[in-house]
Amino acid sequence: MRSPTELAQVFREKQLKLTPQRQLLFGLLHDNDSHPTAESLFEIASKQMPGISLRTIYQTLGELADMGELQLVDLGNGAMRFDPNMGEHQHFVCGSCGAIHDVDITSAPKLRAGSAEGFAVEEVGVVFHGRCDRCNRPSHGEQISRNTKRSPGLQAKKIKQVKQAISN
Amino acid sequence: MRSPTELAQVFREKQLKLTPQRQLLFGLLHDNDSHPTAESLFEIASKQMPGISLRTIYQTLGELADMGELQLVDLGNGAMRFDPNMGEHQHFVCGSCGAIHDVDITSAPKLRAGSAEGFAVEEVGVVFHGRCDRCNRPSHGEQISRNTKRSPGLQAKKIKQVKQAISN
DNA sequence: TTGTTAATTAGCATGACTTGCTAATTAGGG
DNA sequence: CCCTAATTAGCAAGTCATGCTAATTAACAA
Repeated sequence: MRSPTELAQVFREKQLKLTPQRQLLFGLLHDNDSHPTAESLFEIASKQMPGISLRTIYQTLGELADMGELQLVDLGNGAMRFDPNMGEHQHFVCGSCGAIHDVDITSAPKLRAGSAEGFAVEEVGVVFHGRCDRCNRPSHGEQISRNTKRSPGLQAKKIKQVKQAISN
Repeated sequence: MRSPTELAQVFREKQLKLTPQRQLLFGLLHDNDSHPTAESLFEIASKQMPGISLRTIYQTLGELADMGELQLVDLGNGAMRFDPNMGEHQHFVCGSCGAIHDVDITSAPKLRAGSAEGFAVEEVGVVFHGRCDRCNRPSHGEQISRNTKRSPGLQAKKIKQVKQAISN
């Protein structure tokens, strides 16, 4: 995502109004590598601008995504994540603290010959699961700070499957 | 997933009742590589057993997943997919017809040194996007048979992002 | 400054997907 | 064949996100 100043320029050019709400979000998203949800942005924004509506957050995020300034990341953890990092990168999900980190890979995975005859691959998404450096340090117990309010269900079962894979 | 006969055995051992509903689902899932949703299984099951409830479908799928007979696959397309193929494999999503195919990769993607110092990777998920062989054949136009009823929203925007990546 | 028009807000309804709850039914061992 | 635990159906509820309306506000241009 471009800087708030550049975005202001872009919005002006597109005849979109530079409202305080939008500017606030530009600031909150700029250089933000925490992969926030709409809800978490709403909470933070509300502190600086009480009364701002969740609807406006969704609207602005949607606009930025349409403009190619934001990447939408759905890791199946309940809510959509917003990633201002538009460079090519992949994601690492910590099974302990739930944090999502941007990572790079040495080379794109390739299909094994014969497993997809005639398939044209155009995009590859990779998600790593494991433990991030912080959670990997000794003294650090299992935290399981799930940052989703979703009730346990298929999502939880899937996470359980991942955890089983992790503990192998 | 094991065969219906083997599953029957397992259920008996676990003192779980072998109801017609469960047996029907065993059959529908056995060797099923279509990555069905709960809803689509419900529709098929309803034809053979009118009156069966969607709740029962979810329940039985959940039980099978807990027993390690099913893999849950969330590709961010709205609904959870159920995959009886428990072998290690990855997925290919056709951007044209929406089909999901099982594929293999030659080697697991590796983190680039420095991009995740101290991270312990334990599981890697890879999703390919592109066009499957059928849609890739000449004569075959854009189909966009989205098999989700979800209203256009973030999900749709994400798909749009993928399609843009595909058309580069 | 004023006018135009877009943007925001509030509030509620909807929609998709999944789970929770409860009462009624059923399977299968004795 | 009966009994009891397990299963099922059916509906309500919960989460995330969007649609819609009407009223208000505020940005920008003239």
